[in-house]
Amino acid sequence: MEQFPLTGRFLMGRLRHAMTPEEQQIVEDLVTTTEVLADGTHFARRGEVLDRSTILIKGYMLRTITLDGRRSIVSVQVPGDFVDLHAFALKRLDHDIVSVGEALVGYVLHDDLKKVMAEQPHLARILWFSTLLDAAIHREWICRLEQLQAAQRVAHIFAELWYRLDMVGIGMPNLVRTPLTQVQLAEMCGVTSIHMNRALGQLRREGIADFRRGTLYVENRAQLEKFGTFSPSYLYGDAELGIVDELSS
Amino acid sequence: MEQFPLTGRFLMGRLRHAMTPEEQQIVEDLVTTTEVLADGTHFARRGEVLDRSTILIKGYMLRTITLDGRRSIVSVQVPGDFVDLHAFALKRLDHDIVSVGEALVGYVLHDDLKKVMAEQPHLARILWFSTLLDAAIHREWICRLEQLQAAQRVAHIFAELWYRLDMVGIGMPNLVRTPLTQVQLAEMCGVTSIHMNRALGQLRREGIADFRRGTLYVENRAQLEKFGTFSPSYLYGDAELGIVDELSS
DNA sequence: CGTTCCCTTGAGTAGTTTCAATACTTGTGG
DNA sequence: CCACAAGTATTGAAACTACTCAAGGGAACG
Repeated sequence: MEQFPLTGRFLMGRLRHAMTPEEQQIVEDLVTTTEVLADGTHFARRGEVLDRSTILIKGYMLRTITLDGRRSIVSVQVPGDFVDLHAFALKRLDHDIVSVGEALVGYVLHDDLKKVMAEQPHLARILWFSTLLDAAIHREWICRLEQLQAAQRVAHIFAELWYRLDMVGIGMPNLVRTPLTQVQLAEMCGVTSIHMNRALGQLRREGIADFRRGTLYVENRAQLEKFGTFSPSYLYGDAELGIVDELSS
Repeated sequence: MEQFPLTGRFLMGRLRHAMTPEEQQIVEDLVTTTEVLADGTHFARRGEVLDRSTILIKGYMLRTITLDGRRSIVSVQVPGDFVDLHAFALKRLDHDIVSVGEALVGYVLHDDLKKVMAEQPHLARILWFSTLLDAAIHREWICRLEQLQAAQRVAHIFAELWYRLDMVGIGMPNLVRTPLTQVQLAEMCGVTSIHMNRALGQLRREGIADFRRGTLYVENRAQLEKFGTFSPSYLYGDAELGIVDELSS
């Protein structure tokens, strides 16, 4: 992080070790400018054509889709995530991107990424990998929504968030600090905020998790993960199922 | 399709026009072998490390995730889809892949894809694009599960499937033929098969759609799409929001 | 011509939503 | 420093949506 203050968390805990120091430097140099976004900044909208992508350096962001006037949150991004690298290949986004809480982002020009594609095939594959992580998380969310009920859904989200924060080196023991409100948790879990409130009450009563004004307190992490049927393999962390070294070849 | 019998539907209706004839030939030549899979063939499993990827030439496949013994369907693949190109960058899959009905697939070696990455940056970007389409569809599914109730969810699925079949040139007017059962529709919509049966009954009673033994009959397509709040922009078809030609540069 | 898979229906229960009302927090301006 | 506003969190009751358990009907395949 001292060496790469902007992109040091990119793929940390995952495939970062497969990047050579030169590649890490290339990624760091890709960031042309940085910006601090205030809470709730809507910095990319569905349909917009983009010529740059954004890496999240500090803070949190959400991807949202609005259907028939009602907003859904379809993913959460944590520091180190290349938030809309998708836009490089897709050009046009199918969703909105919003900051929650204050966020620090870095901008990368698509023209520079094109050069990387042409000159750095191995790094290109790593960037590709990073976008597919999002897809894998999406799939797990689909499964979560298809199978679990409200309290388990939010437990799963908590467990996932915590794990992802750990991977990028900013997890804490027994608590997770987030800028999220109950309304936003509800939007992630596909329930009303009133029902989310009751689901959180249930987690509190059962001693699984205590979420108060953005901070989650957990005594027994294993219990939380079990309740939310969380298993981290879909996050492709270094600790999971053995590191696949073929990507480094 | 005469010229490219195996991969002629790859990105058809989407960015295929951005591929040069040479690139189309390269993709066609990537397929080393083909295979016919019987209904229900489980040809890739979560955690498995793969050295090849699969393109779906004919028929349908499902991606599934099993949580706590219960299976969820997290996506459907139609002809032309590069089913597990994900595996090239991810190496290890986070989900299972199963055929529904008889399916014809083609296999592509990862070593050959590596060459493409090194020598064909533009084509590499198109392949990348194709995997991100899946992610975009995943996001729409998340939104669908978060917001809609059973009958609308399945209407959305129907509308999407139909549209995707149209894009690759095998859609038919007023009907969609699929190998799907009510049980599988239920697994895609996160409801029990009994409830799916009632939801289909509702669509039938209301004259929106009639699904009988794998075949969907629809009188008024616009009505189906409206009921399921389906809007195709997330499928990145050529017809949507203007073609983005920058990818061809 | 029976077995198997797929589809259908009913009744009771559990989970979730809606509507309505009340409190707590935080930040702002007077 | 207090008052107020806006956002956030909580609770109750009735209505709706979906699940479970249970049973029966229909189509396809050998």
